[in-house]
Formats: sequence, C-alpha cells, structure tokens
Amino acid sequence: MVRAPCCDKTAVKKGPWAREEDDILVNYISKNGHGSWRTLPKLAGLLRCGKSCRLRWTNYLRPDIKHGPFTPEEEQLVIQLHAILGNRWAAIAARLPGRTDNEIKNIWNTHLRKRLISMGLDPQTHQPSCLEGSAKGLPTSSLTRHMAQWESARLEAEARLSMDSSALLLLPSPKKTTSPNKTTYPDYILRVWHSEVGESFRNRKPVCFSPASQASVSGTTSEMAPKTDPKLDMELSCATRSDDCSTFYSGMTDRLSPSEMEDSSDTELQLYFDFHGPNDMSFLETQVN
DNA sequence: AACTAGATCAACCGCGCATTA
DNA sequence: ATAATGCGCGGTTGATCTAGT
Repeated sequence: MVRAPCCDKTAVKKGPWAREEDDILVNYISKNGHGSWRTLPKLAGLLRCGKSCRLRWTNYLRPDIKHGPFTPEEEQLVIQLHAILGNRWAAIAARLPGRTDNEIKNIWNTHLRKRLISMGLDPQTHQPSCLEGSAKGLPTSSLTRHMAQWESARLEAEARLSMDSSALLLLPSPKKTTSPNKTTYPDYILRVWHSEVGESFRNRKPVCFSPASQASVSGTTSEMAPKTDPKLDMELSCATRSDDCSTFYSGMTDRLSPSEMEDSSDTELQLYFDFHGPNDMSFLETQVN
C-alpha cells in the first residue's frame, strides 16, 4: 500500500513560522477549532502542511503551553518518569501539564541525559554505567556494594512478587478490548512482571526500557495512549507499589556513608539523591503546576 | 572584531496505529 | 476484510545562539 502524501509538498511553506502565520493559525483555531488538520491550512488560508500546523499549535501556540525553563522539580520528574517509561515522551509530557513531548525530548537530550552521564549513570538504563565499564561519577567500591544490595533486595522482592502476582490475577478486566490480540490487565501485568520492566521493579533497580523490552510489554512503543491509558496507569502504579526508581536514587543516599557521599562531591548528585524520600511516590499522583 | 565549535530548540520526516469507508 | 486516510509519536535535522579563542 502506498501512502498518499499528507499535502502537496511543492505548494507548502517550510521552515520557521512567521508571526503573521502564528496569528492566522491562532485566530482560526480559536474561532473554529482545529477540526481536520489536513484541511485546516486551506480553510485558514495558510500555505502550510496540516501536519506542520498541528505541530506548531501543539508545541508552541496552544494557550496552555508553559513557556520558560524547566524547574528543578520538573527536571527531576522527567528523569524519574523516563526511568519508568523510557523514551515515551508523550506519556511523560502527559504528566507535566503545560510541557510538550517535543520540549521534554529536547530538554532530555540536551541537559538531563548529559547530567546522568556526568553522574556515572547510563541515561538509557538509569543504572550505574560502570556496569558497562565506564564509571565516572561514583567510587567503584560503592557501586559494587550497591549492586550486591540490589541483588539482595531483588531476592526479597521476588518472594513478595510471588504473592502479589496471585493477588493481581484476581483483578477483573477493566474493559473490553477492541482487538483480540490486546491483553487484559492480569495478562498485561504478568507480561510486565516477566519483562525487563518487571524485572527492574522486582530488582528494585531503576527501570531500563530497551526498545525490545518495550515491544515485549506493549506490542509497540507507541501503543499506549499517554493521557488516560489504564495500562499506563497500571504500569505506573506497579512502579509505585514496587518502590521504583526514586527509591534507587534516594536509597543510594541511605546506603552511602558520609565519606562516600563526599566521594561524589557533585552537588547535583546530592540534589537528586535528596529529592524524594524512600517511599515518596507522590510525584506520580500529583502533577507539577 | 572575526572565527569556530558546541549547545539549543523549533520544525521536519517517516512510521505505525486507529478510524472510516 | 481490506484499503484509504488522519493523526500522533519518536527520531533527526538544521538554523540560530552563545561562549571561547
């Protein structure tokens, strides 16, 4: 099947939006709503692709967009949600009102990713990068000890899991699925538990989402709708119940002696460790305003 | 002041999913 | 059941800005 182009590429303007174009788009949408994005440019009198209009509106012109730099709390939230959700920027954005997926993706790639690297953490897995032979931020001895503690915690959590799993299987399926190959809650939860994601939770390690593991959990990386998807909420609540990645960050604080903390003199590192208490998962329930 | 390299971020592109005919 | 269409997502690009020399 050949996909029809979304617009006549030769007849549309590309590149940065002019002020007048913004005005036209805002005026049109405020009066008529966006309706069909494909037909909007023609109706509004814009020489733009509908896709471009949608992007401009959702990423910049929308009235509820929060402009300006991210607060430390927002940055922290992005890091923690990334540990749970991986590169699902739209899902992360849904938890930060006023911030767009594009903005979050940019802030991640330009700031937060580098910050994790400088802390000696792998930005994809959120695990100490010494595991891959490139530790920079923390003393190797401390990290080795932490790995051992995680392993111990994992064994403990696995025992708990065996009890939790049976309880979860009793949950009723929340709604009829539209497709026969879509999973019900218990099935989905089990898949999560048995996936890389679930293992991370069970291990009390920060979650790492490889593309393969995301696919194994959800079918595809974009199948979960970010805003009200019950599966996503369930995933997040699983994380909550299982002392997720925030415990990792704060837990490391608990386990480091003062002298070890001095070893990692990076003040940002300290900030991240101090941000949440071991059981404080409220950031998943309350939204940053 | 001029140049360069790196950082930033708005915008584009291609793909996949959902919906509709 | 299948094809066509629209939309949203994540990855990438490139123009612009900024700091350093």
